[in-house]
Amino acid sequence: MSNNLPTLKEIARQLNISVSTASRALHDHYSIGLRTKMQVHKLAHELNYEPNQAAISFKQKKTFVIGVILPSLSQGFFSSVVNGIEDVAYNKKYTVLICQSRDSEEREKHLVEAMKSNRVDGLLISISKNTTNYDHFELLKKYKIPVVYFDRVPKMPDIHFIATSLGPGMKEAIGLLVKRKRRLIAMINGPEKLPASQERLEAFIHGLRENNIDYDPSFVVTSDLSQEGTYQATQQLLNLEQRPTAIIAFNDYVAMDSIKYAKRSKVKVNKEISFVSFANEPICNYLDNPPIASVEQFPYQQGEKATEILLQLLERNSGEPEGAGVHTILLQSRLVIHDRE
Amino acid sequence: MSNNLPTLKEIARQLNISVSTASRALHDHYSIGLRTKMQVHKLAHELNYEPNQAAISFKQKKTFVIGVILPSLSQGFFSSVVNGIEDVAYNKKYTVLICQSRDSEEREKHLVEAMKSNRVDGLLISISKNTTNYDHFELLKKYKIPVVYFDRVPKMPDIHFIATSLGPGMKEAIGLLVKRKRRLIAMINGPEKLPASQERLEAFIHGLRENNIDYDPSFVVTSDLSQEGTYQATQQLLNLEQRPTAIIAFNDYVAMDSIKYAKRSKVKVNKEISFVSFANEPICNYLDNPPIASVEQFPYQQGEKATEILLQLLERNSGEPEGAGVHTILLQSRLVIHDRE
DNA sequence: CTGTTAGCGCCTTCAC
DNA sequence: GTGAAGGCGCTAACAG
Repeated sequence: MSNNLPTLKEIARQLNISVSTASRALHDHYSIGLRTKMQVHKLAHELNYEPNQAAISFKQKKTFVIGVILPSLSQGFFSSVVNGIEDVAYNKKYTVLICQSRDSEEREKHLVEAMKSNRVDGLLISISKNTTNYDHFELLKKYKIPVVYFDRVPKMPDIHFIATSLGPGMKEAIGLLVKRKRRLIAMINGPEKLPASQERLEAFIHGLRENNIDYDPSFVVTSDLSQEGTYQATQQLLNLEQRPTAIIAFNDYVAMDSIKYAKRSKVKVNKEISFVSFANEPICNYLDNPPIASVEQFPYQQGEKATEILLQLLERNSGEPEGAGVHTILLQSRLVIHDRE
Repeated sequence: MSNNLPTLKEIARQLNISVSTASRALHDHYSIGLRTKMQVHKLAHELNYEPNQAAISFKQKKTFVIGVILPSLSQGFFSSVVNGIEDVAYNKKYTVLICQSRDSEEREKHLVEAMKSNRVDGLLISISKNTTNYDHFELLKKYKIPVVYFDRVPKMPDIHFIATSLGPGMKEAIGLLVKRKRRLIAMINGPEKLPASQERLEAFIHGLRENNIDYDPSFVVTSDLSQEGTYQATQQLLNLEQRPTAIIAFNDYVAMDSIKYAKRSKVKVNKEISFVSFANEPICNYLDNPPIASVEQFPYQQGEKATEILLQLLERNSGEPEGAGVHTILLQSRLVIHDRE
């Protein structure tokens, strides 16, 4: 068999028709006679004809590729997001190009460049935790490449995004702890500059107030989200004169590290101190002393919805009122209780 | 700013030179005068010129994309593989297109088709655990799309692949158990048709023999690798007249499920029964009673090496002796001991 | 209903 | 050293 893939030209030649007729026939264009249409389809099938995607991208100035930039695939949260993205994108015949920033601002910048140079039609981005400068995102705006941010959203005006509002989950979490008579509630937060941390802090303070608990700043410590950072944060809390009876962790990984440290320090987890966290990673089910509850942030749905918005942006003929409105979706988080006390 | 990206034509126009000169200048072609070369580079930079990748792919019949098909990103093992792949590919300016088969043969077939129709230059594949029919892989051969299989490799002749030979790790594992006076060693294997299962079984029997332990077929049960399947498999072992004192699990996830079940059944994990498993997933470090050891299979290195082989295949001008040789690499697995007994 | 024509951006002979 | 011309595969006016 020849190595050369069949082209429209070849089909046209064999059928003694013109290339454009062949093209139209394959697209079921209304103006093509049933007879010809059938012939073309038949031959195309026999030859295993596949339209050359590269040629189409070139011609249409559209690649049918959406790029995804996220921190890391190894977190269950993000791989769920990817599943949501894939499921929606594949349905619409889009290809998904996934890249990890690995929480490096530099790498993220580089990836944005690469995506741009690869002419992706649009982007889905969850920003790296170390990203403080948004120039590369501004660039995308300038080049009019549509972007929908998800979960970790930069603080920029007029952007499309979907995220989970942590307030409701946090409120439920504190409510649960209070119900279980644990009013000395501390929090291990992420880096202060991270929007996600700021949101947690606000929600935390707000949640405490709603439960008539005074907010004690020394009960909030931060971790850089590394294991070591979380160990130190935990130590800080355990060393407090008045030791907290509950810890709300930035996410399940932080919770796991913190629990590990607490155990090593001979603290009875979930007896002396209860843990609650964010993300609701399935992996927690394997722990002997998992967080008693975790706030679900609906990664799959975020992926789905973000993709839907992006595709909508891509599909709508760009001749519309510029920036008429931005899509901002906030899902309501929800506490998932793990133990059956 | 105009929405239209600058092209070679535009650069040529502004400098009053021809398009081909501009093209050659940017590629530092020897025949172009230093003066012109500089001018072109300068203007290209000013205009933020980026070659249109779609046009290049089209023209060169080469997309600089390598496709990756693997079962699931949510397993730490595979996301490590991806890291290895990315690191090598990016260095050589290739783009990596990742897709998950989610262990569905149908989906895998579909993805192969999609990759083919997207004209990826080559593929890296780890087959789904439910794949029994290899027609779609044969197809790739027919179309001369280079493929390197990794870790989960189909049983086909003349393919390039890299995997980890489980023999050494298994031998060490059994050796460790014997040293700890656990000679009643059972195994929870994966589905029988899975090559990975067959390899484990062989290595298991072989390893037992080397330690002068009789092989008792009732000590080998299989799980479909779901949680429920593993529960049943564990139950089978626990119900045996002569209960094993050690279980070798297909991988860490199976081990975790099995441990969970054992605990529920009031079996003292690592006292009455010790566990050893495969993959050495970091997540196991969070368990209270993790497997005492796990066989490292070097995912990152597999990713790196597979990509290197593939790129080598792509780079070598295809005018060489066909199938002169296939690349087959077997890394030696190694047992990593978790506890410090 | 179908064919002709033109061109997307780039590379690559071939000419000068 | 540089320019002109052709063509990759496909789509989309515009003519019939």
